[in-house]
Amino acid sequence: MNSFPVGPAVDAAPSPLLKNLNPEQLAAVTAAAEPALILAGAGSGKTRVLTTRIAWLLNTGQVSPGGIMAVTFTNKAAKEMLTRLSTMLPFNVRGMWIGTFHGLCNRFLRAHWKQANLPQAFQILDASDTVSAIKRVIKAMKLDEERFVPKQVGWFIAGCKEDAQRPGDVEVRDDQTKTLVEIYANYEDQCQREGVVDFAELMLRSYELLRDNAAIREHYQRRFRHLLVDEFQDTNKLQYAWLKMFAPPGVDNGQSLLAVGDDDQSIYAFRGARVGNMADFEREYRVRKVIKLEQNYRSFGHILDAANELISRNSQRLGKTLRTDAGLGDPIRVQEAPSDFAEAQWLIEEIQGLVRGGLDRQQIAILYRSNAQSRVIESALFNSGIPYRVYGGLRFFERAEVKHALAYLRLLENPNDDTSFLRVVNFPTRGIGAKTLENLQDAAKASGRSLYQSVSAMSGKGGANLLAFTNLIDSTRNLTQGMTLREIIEQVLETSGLADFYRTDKDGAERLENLDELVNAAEAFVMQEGFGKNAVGLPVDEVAESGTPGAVPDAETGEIMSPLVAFLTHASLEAGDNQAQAGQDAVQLMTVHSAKGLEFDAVFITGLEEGLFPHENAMSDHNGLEEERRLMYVAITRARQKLSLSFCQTRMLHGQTRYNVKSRFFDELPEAALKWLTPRNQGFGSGFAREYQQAWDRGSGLKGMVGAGRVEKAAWVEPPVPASMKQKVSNEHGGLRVGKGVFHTKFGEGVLLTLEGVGTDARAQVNFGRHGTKWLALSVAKLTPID
DNA sequence: CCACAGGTTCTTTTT
DNA sequence: GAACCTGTGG
Repeated sequence: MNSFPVGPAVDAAPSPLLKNLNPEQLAAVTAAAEPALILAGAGSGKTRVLTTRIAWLLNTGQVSPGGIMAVTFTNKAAKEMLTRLSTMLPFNVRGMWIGTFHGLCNRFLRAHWKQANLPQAFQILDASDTVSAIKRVIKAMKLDEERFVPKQVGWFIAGCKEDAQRPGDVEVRDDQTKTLVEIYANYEDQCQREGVVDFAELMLRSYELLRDNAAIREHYQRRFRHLLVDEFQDTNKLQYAWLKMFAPPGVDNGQSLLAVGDDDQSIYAFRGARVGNMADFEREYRVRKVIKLEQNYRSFGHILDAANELISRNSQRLGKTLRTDAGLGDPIRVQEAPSDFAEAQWLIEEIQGLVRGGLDRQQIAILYRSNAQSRVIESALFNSGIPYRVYGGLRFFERAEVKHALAYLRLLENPNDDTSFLRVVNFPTRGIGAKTLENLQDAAKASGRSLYQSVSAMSGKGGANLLAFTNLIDSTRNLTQGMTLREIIEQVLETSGLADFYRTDKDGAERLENLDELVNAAEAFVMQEGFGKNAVGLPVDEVAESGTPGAVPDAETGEIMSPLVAFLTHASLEAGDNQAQAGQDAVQLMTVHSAKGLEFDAVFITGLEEGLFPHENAMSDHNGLEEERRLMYVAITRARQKLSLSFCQTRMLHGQTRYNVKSRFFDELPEAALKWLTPRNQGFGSGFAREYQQAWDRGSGLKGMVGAGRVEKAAWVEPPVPASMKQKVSNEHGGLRVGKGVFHTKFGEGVLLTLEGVGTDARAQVNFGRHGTKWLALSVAKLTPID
């Protein structure tokens, strides 16, 4: 059964589209209309395969645009796909459903809001909105926030939703869980009352509607002939179940679900991603053959060798080895630095060298495991005047002043949105204090109504102030009737007092600029989306798409939904870029996680120390370590030409100095691909890192290593020990020194952290990296100093 | 209501 | 080290 005209089946006819594809890519692009699994290694041309396949399907008349659904995880990936497609195809790409999981859910729910039991203008809570909503529930239940940490409760709720469990479905084993489920239930009621949904709810609500409504489900199954899923290894249980609703397994109805993924790049298990979905998919859909894309078009040989060797240590793999036709290229440079400070200094020198050599700064990436590591590097870059760009800070729509403005805008559309109400009811201050709000919340709870609806019941001074606030909202709503989006926002900024507040605030200038930027963003949004669309960029004809059971056109008139609702949705779903100077030629700084999917000519992976990378919190179990290794694999495979790895003996973390051992990953890389810039084991964890550094700068230090290859035995000239450190130097025991490396027959290499006691009571604290930090009795433990 | 001091915590993160 | 929360005093 097919509601779209479909052309005759076409063989892989010669077509300019298919030129220059390798045999595996060609097989993937022209795979038959049946379930298929593509194992696409890093840099194997995955996006190209996906887009080419869509174009090929359309060009050969196998499907019409409306029959295509392509799902990604990030807005960026979705945009990339759309951009590439629009250059490949002679027609508008709008009829296809291409977007993120959440974006498509939103599109779906906007069309079926009635059946999904949502208000038409439902709003989407972002991560921080969700936490504050949960916090309110916990407060209202008078629970201990120590025991029920809002953020953790949020993880619990999201976890339940991702398992498609409503409060009634959760198995309660203990009191803690019982209360958590109660919070979950109350949170759900609260969201429903306020007409808001969180990210997980977008998925779950769509899933349930498809599951429970056969007419809708069958409609979409008939409609979508070809479904393509990117980054399949990152799907969670619910997302996979959601996909099955659109294209059920084991049903021979001519639908094709094509999953593309790389189990080796699965780095989001910690937030519910199930790599196992790939194996499940293969089994449940009876995939006849798995196509492996192993030809890498990105990196040189040494880099790929390192990646292959490293990942081969993982036990749970579908199995895949990258290969390249490019030569070996430069070896991977390895630098040991005395301190994080020195590491940053080294990065500066390297980057200056690369830039002198003609490399664009934006082709250089500095990667780290955790955000906290960026600070030292940033300050070094700043001091040396190298432009840089940090990814992953606060993003545009997450800035406080922007969220305030958005809260006012949301209240215009939906005054029952208590989250927004509370955010701005007293900002700027209107004499509405905690006590007043407490009373209001009690009244709201007692009557089961929203805060806004409960204002009229309030008396006294607080009540008067509250009434002034709701009057402000109401009058602004009236005032902005018929205005353009731009005018509405400008009006709100003025009447709310936000603009005035930041105008008088002594450091409000920047915030004011961001509010201006919000107006611009809205303007750009309207221009880009055009007015032929309603909320969330859904073409109007699509809402009213004939044959979609129960699809509800906007209001009774079929009018275009307000651009404001569309813009608010856009703001939640796409937190926006976090940088103003995006176009500038700047060095790129980011965590390894956010580097996934990107590539650079030169990559620096920094902070390769036990406890940091692999991270200590991930090392407790086997799966955690394997995920860290995949993370390292992702990091390595970002590099096209030059890759450098670095680690430090000491690092400031959480305000205190840590002595580090180099990451175990160094032992898992092929020696032949590495070039050590510093001699190995030259003295670990020196507590005098900075003094050494300064001594080095004065001319002592390591001699004769410049320009050499790997230095096995270099002359280490002991720099003079500064007087200020004399005290610590006496901190010795039988050749052992605090801050120096030691060797233990069982635990291996470590760094001596502390020496205590005398004689038989003498004890030593040693950081053995992967074996942890241990206290040892020196009368028993055989510790030998490493020179 | 607000400004400030102290205590606490601290992976990774898109939507 | 810094961000975030809570409690105190004006």
